[in-house]
Amino acid sequence: MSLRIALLGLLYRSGSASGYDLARSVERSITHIWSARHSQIYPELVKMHQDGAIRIEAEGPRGRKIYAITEQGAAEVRDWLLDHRPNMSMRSEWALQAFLLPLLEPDEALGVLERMRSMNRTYLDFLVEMERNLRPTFLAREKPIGKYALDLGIRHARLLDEWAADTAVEICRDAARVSPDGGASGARER
Amino acid sequence: MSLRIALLGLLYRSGSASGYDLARSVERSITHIWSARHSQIYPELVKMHQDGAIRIEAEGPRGRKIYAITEQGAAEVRDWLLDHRPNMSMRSEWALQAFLLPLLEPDEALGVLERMRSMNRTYLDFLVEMERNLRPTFLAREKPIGKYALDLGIRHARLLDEWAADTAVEICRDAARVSPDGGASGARER
DNA sequence: CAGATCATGTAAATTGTTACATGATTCT
DNA sequence: AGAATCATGTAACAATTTACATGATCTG
Repeated sequence: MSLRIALLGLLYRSGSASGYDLARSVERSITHIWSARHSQIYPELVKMHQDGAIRIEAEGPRGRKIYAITEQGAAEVRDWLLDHRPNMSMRSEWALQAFLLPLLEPDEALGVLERMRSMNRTYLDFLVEMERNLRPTFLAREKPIGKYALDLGIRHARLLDEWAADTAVEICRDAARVSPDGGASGARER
Repeated sequence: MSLRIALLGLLYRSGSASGYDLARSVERSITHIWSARHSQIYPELVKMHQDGAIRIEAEGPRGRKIYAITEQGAAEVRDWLLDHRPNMSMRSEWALQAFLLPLLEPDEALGVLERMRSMNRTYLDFLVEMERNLRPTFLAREKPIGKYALDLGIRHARLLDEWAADTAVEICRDAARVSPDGGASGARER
């Protein structure tokens, strides 16, 4: 359902797009929220077309189809936004690693945290760059779709960095408490 | 893969558990990170047993099996933690609603934000309660699995609330700019 | 003894990933 | 001409959800 809504939302904004365009759009604008490969997008478009949520506006060479959202499709997005209570679970590998962190020795856990921070910094840079690219769009009459989500994503990435830093400190403190010979040296043995 | 790791992690901590126990454990401790129904857990346990990641420690009435993690299974969790680079995408309905928010009229968007905040407060209470229940465990010799992830979850929920509040303010400001007759009244028409 | 909870599974459908497959157009 | 990119699809597999199905045990 959510992929369908995401695609409808993108079509709502852009007016019309081909499957390829949408795949690119997903990659450029919502991959951090809801990613999908073209192999999932093309069949989904066929289904949405059958359901009347989108229509074929034009056809180009070698089966290229330009889709546009229908009234019904637009209503569907709106209704979903207004009525659907999103579920809170995040299903994130990141959080799962955070969860299992205490199974590792302190020095190993610190290594994992450092990798997380490094990956996250790259990710944050990507989001900030995306924000820079987004701004010109707002000057046009287009709906600034994605603006608030991007803000949320950036805040989230900054939070992850803070959390990783604080957690590293806490792990060091705990390790020092167990082997109080100064620092986490007890952990460095293995 | 991740469900497998999650289950192995829970078994790593608790020593041994039945499928039912694990389903309860998932519900009580990692449902906010990686949820799974019993219909997914039971077959996964069978597969892990075939692979030698877990063994059957005891059998009770009506097919009840108590599983324990094997050396191999423990190594698998550790290796995953040490080597696996988690992917950053969140695939969250929440963020998708944030993304599509600009498609709504300002007053509708404010309604959605308010619902988000209300749901999130309930969720935050749930996490804080979970943290309270977790604390006694730490007094025992058990690994404080989930401790850091819970901290992360709570920080995340607080961030969502802040974001929703700030976004509501921004939406009001933007609406006022379009119809500058004092406040977001232009949005209240529909 | 009725209702809650314990306890375990299977089946069908949906969703998502990876790999396979093909060919056109554009740029250098 | 060769490489990059445009462009669209299918197939096989894996993960997840929802629904179906059954029966034991415990509590009031």
